[in-house]
Amino acid sequence: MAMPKKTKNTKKTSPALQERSSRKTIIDVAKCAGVHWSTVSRGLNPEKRHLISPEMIERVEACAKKLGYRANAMASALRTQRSRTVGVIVSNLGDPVHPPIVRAIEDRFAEIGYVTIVGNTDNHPLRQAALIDRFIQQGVEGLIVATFERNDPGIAACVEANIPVVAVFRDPESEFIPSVRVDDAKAMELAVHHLAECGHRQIAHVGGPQNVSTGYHRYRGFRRACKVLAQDGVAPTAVFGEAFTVEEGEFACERLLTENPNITAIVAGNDMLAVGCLRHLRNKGISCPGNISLVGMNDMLFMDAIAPALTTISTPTAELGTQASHILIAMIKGTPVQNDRIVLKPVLLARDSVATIKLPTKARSSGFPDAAKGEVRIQRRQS
Amino acid sequence: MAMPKKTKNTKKTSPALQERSSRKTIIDVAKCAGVHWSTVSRGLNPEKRHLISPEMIERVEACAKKLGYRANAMASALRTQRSRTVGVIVSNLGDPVHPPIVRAIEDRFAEIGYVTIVGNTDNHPLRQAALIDRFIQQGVEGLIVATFERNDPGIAACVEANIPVVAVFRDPESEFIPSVRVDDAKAMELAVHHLAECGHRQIAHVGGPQNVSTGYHRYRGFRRACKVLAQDGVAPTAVFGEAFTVEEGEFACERLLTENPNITAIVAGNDMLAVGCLRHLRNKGISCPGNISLVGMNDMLFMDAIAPALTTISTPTAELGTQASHILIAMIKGTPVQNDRIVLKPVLLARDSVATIKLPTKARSSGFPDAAKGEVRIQRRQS
DNA sequence: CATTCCCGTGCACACGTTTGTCAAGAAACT
DNA sequence: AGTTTCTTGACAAACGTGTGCACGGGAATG
Repeated sequence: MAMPKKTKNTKKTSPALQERSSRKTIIDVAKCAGVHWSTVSRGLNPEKRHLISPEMIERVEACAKKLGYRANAMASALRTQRSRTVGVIVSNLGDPVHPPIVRAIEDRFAEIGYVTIVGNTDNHPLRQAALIDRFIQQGVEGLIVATFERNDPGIAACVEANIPVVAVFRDPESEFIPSVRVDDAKAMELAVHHLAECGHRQIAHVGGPQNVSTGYHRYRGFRRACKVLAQDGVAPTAVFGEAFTVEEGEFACERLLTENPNITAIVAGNDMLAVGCLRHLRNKGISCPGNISLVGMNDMLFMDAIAPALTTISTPTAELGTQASHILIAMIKGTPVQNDRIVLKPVLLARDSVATIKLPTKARSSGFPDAAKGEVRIQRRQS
Repeated sequence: MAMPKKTKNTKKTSPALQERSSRKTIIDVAKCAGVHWSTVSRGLNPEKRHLISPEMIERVEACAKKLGYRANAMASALRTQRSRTVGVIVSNLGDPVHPPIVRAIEDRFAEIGYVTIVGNTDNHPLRQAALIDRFIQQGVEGLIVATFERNDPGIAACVEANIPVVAVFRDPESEFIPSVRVDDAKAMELAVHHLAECGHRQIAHVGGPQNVSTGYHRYRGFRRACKVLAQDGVAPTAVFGEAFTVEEGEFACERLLTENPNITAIVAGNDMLAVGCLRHLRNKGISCPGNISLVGMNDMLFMDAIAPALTTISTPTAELGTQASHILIAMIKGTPVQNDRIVLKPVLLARDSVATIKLPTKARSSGFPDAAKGEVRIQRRQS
């Protein structure tokens, strides 16, 4: 019998109401200053402060500080219909791609006095829908969503509720909402060209789910790059994981190698899948990059410290969050946004997981476009 | 001149008010169902639903669904003084220790219909104070804080505001608030004993800031363990970083090795510092574990994938978040909490960053306590 | 001195909900 | 039939703040 001991004495009638009674209101401040509370309201509000005489402002502020007055954000929000709150929805905070994005968003909104509420969907459409619903109910002024699938029905719910939304990371390719993403296709092209320049011809893709833009465009970029290089003998192969996880990468890599034992390089859909590939290769005693080269994507934390240091495509995650925040802030303010379809440029970080293959000179011929300035950066380990 | 184009037509008078006018209220539902709005309120509230006839409930719910009614959480919160909101404060979401904690908290509170707001302090006391203030103002029903220093003055602000707080990860050792942490001292003892069993005698500590419980207790645990083993010739040394970062680990390791070139093993204050040590060792061409062994702490993501796979002490981060949530939920409900000082057990994960040193047999003598069951787990890499 | 104007302050209503109270009606009992 | 009990729904008062409007007084002007 887990019977509450002390709570029994609090009367049945709305315990919360008297519990919080210590909190000072605008009326307490007014009483202290000997003025009407509307004067206090104006004196404490920077936008209306000019209506009040300076000495009155000082008196009000002194009383407010003395009483430890804190404005009740709920009451204010109810009155003004502005909650100073934004929502961020990710699939899983435990995935290292997301925290930097959320962090950047929180920073941007903290600067303008907004608080950030977060939610995880684990890629369940129902959880996403429930989350959006809950956040709107909570009164968020805007939403930044990193989980939209292509043509996601959740978007309709948001525009119907007339609430600003911007998609980040994954681009639902909806005409109704802005988006901020990295050029996923371009990223895979960088990877394929890099491998081709290193002499690889049998290149495979370990991709992610195709129902989200990241997985889809990375695969398309991979195919496009392979097609461009087809004359040089580059032949594409692809397998897909059900999710962007280490485990799925491991399984997918196993399937890939049993069906195509002759490939020399893998372009993974992201670093999680790449780490999965690495794990499978290690388990099978296959050397990377000795036998098989590997390229990841996103440059998650510590990808330069794993063995071998992973060659990967850097995604400016913090910048994604910042740009998305800028757009959302503009939407909330009602300012027209100039560019509501932002695509950031990926950069290839050449580290240790790609080996160079010697080719007969005749095969080294044709037109691999020189990597454009800034698109490739060498980060070989010194040792 | 970035002049708004479309917003100009919305009258100057409180644009927000009419913008959101599409949102349905309880009154709309009442009108639709042809009843008084108080009836709607009760019909939609599970706790008061028994006061209303079943067919009336059905009618109300049908209208609510037809109109797409969503309760206004701000109005509800204002009336009931319960915002269904909790705040989580961490130093930096970008630090891989924190996301699993936040994730677990969000999960627990989502289950009971609460939303979670997050904030980062970057270890600035002022930012922490501002954040706590802002969150209280926002009306959070409770706070979970991972940034409290020992005897943190921020605690006073919370108890003064009469708002439930629980400390997680870092324990401020305050009598006023509950805390959930891992046994940091014990963790370091495990590390030292493990190294001693492997034959190490010149063991050093690369610690973190001593003003937070984690850094402090880990250092104390390290010293205690060394003292116990002093008869066997274990001699402690220690240097400290200014923060738990890779860079600080690198600098600290450099200082350590210039002053004490004869040490054979390092116990790092956490994995970040350990990775920093690793980086310095690599830059200096010192082999790990060949020349120097290394133990980290927390078992952050990918610590098993770096080179060498890091022997470290596992911290059950998700469990920390879950336990803290349980306590906070109990406090919010007014249920007495049975155990408000939870200390979880760390486990040593033996991987590849610790080498075994051959000792003259006479030195292998005395009483290294056998590792208690479950405290040490072997995770050697197979290759 | 009378009039106009402006600045600072007070008043009262509204934001959307929850909930104690109460009246009206039905059912049950004496 | 009269009285009590119970059910059901309506009423209105908050919760704490923002803001349009009105009013009063002092300064400026004719």
